[in-house]
Order: sequence, then C-alpha cells, then structure tokens
Amino acid sequence: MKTDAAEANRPEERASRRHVLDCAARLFSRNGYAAVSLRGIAAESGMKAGSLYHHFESKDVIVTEILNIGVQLVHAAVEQALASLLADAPMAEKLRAAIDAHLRALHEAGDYTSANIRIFGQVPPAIREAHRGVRREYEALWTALLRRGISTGELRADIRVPRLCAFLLGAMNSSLDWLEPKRDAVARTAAELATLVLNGAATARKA
Amino acid sequence: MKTDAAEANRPEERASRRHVLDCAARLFSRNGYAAVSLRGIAAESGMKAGSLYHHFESKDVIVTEILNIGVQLVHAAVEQALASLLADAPMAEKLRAAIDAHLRALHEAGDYTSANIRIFGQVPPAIREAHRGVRREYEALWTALLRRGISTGELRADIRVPRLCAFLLGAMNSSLDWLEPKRDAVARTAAELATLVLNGAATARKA
DNA sequence: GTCTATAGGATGATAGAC
DNA sequence: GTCTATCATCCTATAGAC
Repeated sequence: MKTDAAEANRPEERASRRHVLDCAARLFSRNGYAAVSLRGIAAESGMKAGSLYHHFESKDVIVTEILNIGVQLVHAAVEQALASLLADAPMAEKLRAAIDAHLRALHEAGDYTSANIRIFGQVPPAIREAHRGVRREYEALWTALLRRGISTGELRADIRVPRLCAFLLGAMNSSLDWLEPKRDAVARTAAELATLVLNGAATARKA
Repeated sequence: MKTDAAEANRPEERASRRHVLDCAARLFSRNGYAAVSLRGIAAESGMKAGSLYHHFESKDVIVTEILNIGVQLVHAAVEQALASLLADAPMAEKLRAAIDAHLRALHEAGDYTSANIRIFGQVPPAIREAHRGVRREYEALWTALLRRGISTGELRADIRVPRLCAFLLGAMNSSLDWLEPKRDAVARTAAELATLVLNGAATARKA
C-alpha cells in the first residue's frame, strides 16, 4: 500500500502480477498450501510455469504476498466498519459490527482472506514468521477495541484481553470449516457470537 | 478398539505398528501434513522407508489411523471428566471440566490429538471425508451436554446448539496456535473460557 | 522384518530461443 | 513476456535379496 506511487509507473506489470496473485489466492483458498504447485498457478493464470519467474522470484514470494494482502483486506474492512459508527457507540454495537466485518471478509470478500486463514498453518515456518508482523497489527485493532470496552466499564475489568481476543479470532476463523454463507447466515452468526461474548449462554448471572 | 481381541494375538507386530504411529504423530503435530514424508517417518522410527510397507499398505492408512486415534483420545478424556462429576452437577462445573479435559488432551496428552487438529485441514479430501464420522461422534458429546443445559434451564433456550458447539471447539482448537502450556496455563484458560461462555464479558446483563 | 535399489512421477527453479 | 526444454531433487510405492 505504501509503495503505490513507485509501482504505478509500471501499470501493465502490476496488472499481470495481480492477475497471477488472484488466481493463486483462489487455488490456495480452495485446495490448501501443499496441493498448489507453480504449474497449477500458471495453468490457472493462462501461462506456463517458467513464465511465472518473470513476475515473481520464487514461490515463497507469491505466498507471502497473498498472506499479507489477506490480512490487510480484513483489517481494512473491520477498521471501516468501526469508523462508520459513532465513537461513543455502545460496545455491543461495535463488537457486532467488527465481528460482522471479519466474517464477511472471510466468507464473501474474495479469496485472499480465506486463503490466509486456510494456509497460514501450512506454510514453511520462515514464511509464517515473516508474516507475523502483519497479523500482530491486526490483532492490535481487536485488543484496542476490547481494552476500550474495559475502560468505559462496559466489559469486566478482570478479563485478560489477549485471551478474549484469541477466543474470538479462533471462533470466527474456524467458521471457514462449518459456516455455509447463504442468505443472511453470516450476519446472523455474527450477531450470535457478539451476544455470546457479551452476555454468555447462561440464563442467570453468577456474580 | 473393537478389534483388540483379534490383534492381541500378534503383540509384536502391534507394538511395532504403534511405535511407527507414535513417531509419525509426533512429526505431524510439529511439522504439518505436507512436510512429513515416509522417509521422515521411517527415520524417526529407526527404519528405512521401504520397511514401512510391511506394517502399513500406504501413507493414507498411517494418516487415517492417527487422525482417528487423536479424536478417540480427546473423546475419552472429556467423557471421563464428565463421568467423574455427579449427574446433576451444575452446568458451570460440567462445562469447565469438559473444556479443561479437551485443552489438556490438546496440549499435554501426547501428539495424536494435536496432530489431528493441525493436519485435519491439510489432508486430501478423501481422507478427511473418511474421518468425518469419528469427529461427528465427538461433536455429539458436546451437543448433548449443551442440550442438557438447555433442558435443565441453565442455558438459554434461544441458543442454537450447533453454533455454540462450533464456537467452543473453534476457540479451544485455536489455542494450539497461541497457548504455551506452562504451569497451570491450561487450567486457567479453561476456566476463563467456561466463564466467558456462561456469563459473557459484559459488566451488565442486557435482557 | 528389514534392507537396498529403483521405478515412475511431480516439484521448484533455471537457461536460452523467440 | 512468454515459451520449451531441462536439471536436480524430492516423493510414494514396489521388487527382491538377506
């Protein structure tokens, strides 16, 4: 994103590069990391395997780029969803909006984000390590949201924010394995998860 | 499990088989599915690759067996944890015990269960499909527990049990990516998740 | 039951023609 | 910028000696 100006000088190479990434992201999100070969990516892009090396210097570069874009997309989506609310909107509303944006990015907004969740645990450790920074930035968005909830008194102060954040992201990301995104299933699931996280599933409050 | 009697006649072959599975499970849980080759499994087991085919007819058989054992172990652990409680114990106690048993199986009880969670999404679709039945049986344990909570009035009746089950398993299984199992971290995390699921994170109850 | 040797194929990457 | 051809390496699986 920060190198837009430099790369805009070569619009055709950018377009071609992006086309290959689009195809690769689609394959990765559907078949996982190991099942996608350079020959497969080339075929999906309408090229031969050797031609890919004019755009990317290795398979690792392709994978890393897809991982980064995937997180950046969901990051931007959640950020925008929160920005569209009033700053002092109730936590319940913010949480529902953020969860909704995350799930929507995962299930409806293209292949980069779903590819990221699917293959992150499958890529070689070196690639995973190089990508960790981008993930941490996204997690910081969530921890900031939750910490703000504590400071306004809407969330309990005894909650360990990183833990709650991990529970939330784990539950949301696992939805790739069980949620079929038809009709308003995503929105409904987001509402259910937000309610669960805020109010719990019990009928009566303990403390 | 149901073929114990038949296989007990050949204890040495069983032992050798199990030794290979132990080694393979360890490798799978640490490195993922694609990164583990038959040569690697053989080396870890103190053999050469060709020798494996005296014990297993293909790599798929090894993987399938490890997947099944992984779920059976956590299934048995959670079942036993619930059985050690009184039948009319409060839901909070049951849930905490079940979550604790699941997390403990994942982080402390060997490599089969963690291998299962790690590689399930990476194996070829045919293997995954063949393994689904075992997973469904385990999920049934959780849905039964939650449904009972609704019927006793401890859980809200408007909750969709399969969804709550998916959230829970998703959150727990994701802990492989972020929980370091030192000291009493697992027990503490189990307690936090149980509290969250029951009471939520909000300070005041909405409805 | 374990070994060596190898078949048969797929993979990531490179070289050079066009 | 794309192609063909190829290298070197890895893989699963098999065959047969010991």
